[in-house]
Amino acid sequence: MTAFRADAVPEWNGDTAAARDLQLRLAAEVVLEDRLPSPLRTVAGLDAGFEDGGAITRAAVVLLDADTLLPLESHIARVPTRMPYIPGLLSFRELPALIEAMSKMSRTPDLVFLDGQGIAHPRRLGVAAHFGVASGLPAIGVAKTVLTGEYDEPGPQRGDASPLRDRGEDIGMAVRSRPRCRPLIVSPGHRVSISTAVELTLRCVTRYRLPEPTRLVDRLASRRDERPARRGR
DNA sequence: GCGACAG
DNA sequence: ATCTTGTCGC
Repeated sequence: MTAFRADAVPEWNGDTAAARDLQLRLAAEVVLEDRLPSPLRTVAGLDAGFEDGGAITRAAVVLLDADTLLPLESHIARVPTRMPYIPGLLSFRELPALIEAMSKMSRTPDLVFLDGQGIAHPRRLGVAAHFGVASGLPAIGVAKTVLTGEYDEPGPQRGDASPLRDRGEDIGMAVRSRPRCRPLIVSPGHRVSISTAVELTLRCVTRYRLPEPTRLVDRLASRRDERPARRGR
């Protein structure tokens, strides 16, 4: 199975200053050049949701055929939630569960899509970049809203995009995946360039705003199906 | 000090 | 993210 760098995913001890410091060091290891398998054979979607009022983090992973976009296998992992949501430190909260879900895979994906930012982050280490450096796998962050940076409204056509800039740097792109839909915020996680991240994301979009990998995995991680049935009042 | 703030 | 029904609009 995929091996993860233990030093990149520390136990949460409440030290936010130390967490931010680690982000700065890991961000320096992010590779923004295209270093991914070609041709791409499989892509995965990885995401986390919560149960029991947030006490349990439920992570899910879905592996899809890169050409047909049909799911090949999927897994779910449940782990006790160890830390609260703190803007900018999302990855420290979700990575333990995400790694647990990844450990159940029968094979390693060529590329992983995550729900959230890649380098489009205050310290350039959103959850997709953190996951990428911790796993060594190519990764892309696809977020539904911005965390950091500004962009001009992209054109109305599918594929129209405009750069996301922050402090004079290009950190991602606002991409129109579907007409009349709010743009997706796409940024490199690891081993992929900004342009390729956009290209691959669009390649995975079918008839919905979200690309298939994150759309499918979101249903497994957050949808209310196989969750403890509620009592009717 | 004030406002912003992925999921 | 999650709590939650229906409703308006393409």
